Amino acid sequence: MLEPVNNRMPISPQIYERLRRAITTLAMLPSEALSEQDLAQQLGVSRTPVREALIRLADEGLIDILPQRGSFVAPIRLSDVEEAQFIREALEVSVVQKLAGHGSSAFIAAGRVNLAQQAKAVAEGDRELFLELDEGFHRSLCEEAGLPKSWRVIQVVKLQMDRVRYLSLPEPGHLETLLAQHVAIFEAVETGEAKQAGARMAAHLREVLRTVQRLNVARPDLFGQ
Amino acid sequence: MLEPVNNRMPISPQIYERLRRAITTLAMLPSEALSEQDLAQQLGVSRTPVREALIRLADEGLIDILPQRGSFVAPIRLSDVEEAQFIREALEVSVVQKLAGHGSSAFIAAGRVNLAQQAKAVAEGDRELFLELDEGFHRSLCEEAGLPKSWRVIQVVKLQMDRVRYLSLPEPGHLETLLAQHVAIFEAVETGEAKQAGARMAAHLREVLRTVQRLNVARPDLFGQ
DNA sequence: TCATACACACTACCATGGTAGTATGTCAAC
DNA sequence: GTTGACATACTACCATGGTAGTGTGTATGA
Repeated sequence: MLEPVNNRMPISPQIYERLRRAITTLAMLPSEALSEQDLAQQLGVSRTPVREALIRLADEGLIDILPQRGSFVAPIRLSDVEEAQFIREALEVSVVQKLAGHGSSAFIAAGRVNLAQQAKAVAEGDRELFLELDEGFHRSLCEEAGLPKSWRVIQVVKLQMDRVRYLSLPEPGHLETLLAQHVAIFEAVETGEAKQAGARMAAHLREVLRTVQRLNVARPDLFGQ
Repeated sequence: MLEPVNNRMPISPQIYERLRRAITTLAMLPSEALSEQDLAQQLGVSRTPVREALIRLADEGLIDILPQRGSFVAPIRLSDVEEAQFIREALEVSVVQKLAGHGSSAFIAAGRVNLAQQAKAVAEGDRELFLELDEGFHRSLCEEAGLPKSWRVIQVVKLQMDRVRYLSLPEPGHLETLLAQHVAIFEAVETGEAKQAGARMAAHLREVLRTVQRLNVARPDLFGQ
């Protein structure tokens, strides 16, 4: 299930990355046990780098470490997801408000390319590709605004929403809605309408939250607390 | 300099806590080396928990780990401090806006006590106590708003400002200004004036940033990049 | 005098062994 | 059948040894 690591590069970050991906894509389900020993064997490494990866994941709220008992994939806590949404909204609204009217021409050009690719992905029904472009879209807003740390924060809190989004049910017209919102946000940023940009970003992120809440009804087994 | 740890409790978090405090209080200065080996000896523990603490501190941007070379207290990067301020402002403004008019009576009572203590600390010129009460004031806003994770984020980005604030020059009337701003924010929260509360919080946090910028001029040796 | 090769001391990094603490299953006593 | 004590099999946690990579000083060459 987990392929051996690349020995030419630092091991601990590699393990962190794989586990994070496994958790956010729900390859590892909530409350599943994560033994240092087992993981080390599966990956063909020692327990030390595994342990370090687990600690990082625990800091980010993706796993729960119970001392002398075990480590487990954290349940999806609706309160955590809702607060993640709150944090994202506060930050990203401020980001686009700051960015509005100040995007470089290179940024504008790259944004248009990204949105075109999003449209293509939607047309082809390629959900996974769309989510990837989605992530790139939001990241580029932070980077262009000169706010890399903000993106880091967003990325971490976003993890809580990601693993539900990943499996969220294919609803007709949903991707189209998200794409249209992206386009609207980008337009407001491009023309410098700061307030509009912020309002549209807020509406967009609330749409994402609704996805999660629907899933809470459809798959209560994934949720906890 | 560093006292031995308490063996009855998990060691790694203890070390993290001590190093964090040492860095934010400038007991350890920027660019100072932090050797796993040395720290382990000083603390009377092995290198493993020290290493885990260093990794956490690196994640939070307080130290820089250069593979196979060493770990060093991170310089104060003005760009980091400015972005920390941006993040705090975005979050805390949203927090007080959400909280305004919804504080419980217990919260209001506790807030008044805290502000009275702040006033006493200011009157007595007890800077350290004031900073502690200041932290408690901001934390209580997040907690009462039901946003513990937000406080965690704020706490982490705040670290960047803390170590400069800690040594920042005693300016006549500065603490009085901060206290007055706290009172004004609290009033707006109490009476439910959400917009006012947000605006006052923004002004307050910008005042804090100015402190840092003054210090950049006075003590350029602490800054880097 | 200056440039270059090289030995050495140092680092973070990973592997591995040992320990205290927790849960679980088994068996005896009631 | 129920409850309690106890052995056992896990766990995370810390200690320690070994290794590859990096910087620095030193000797050797021109």
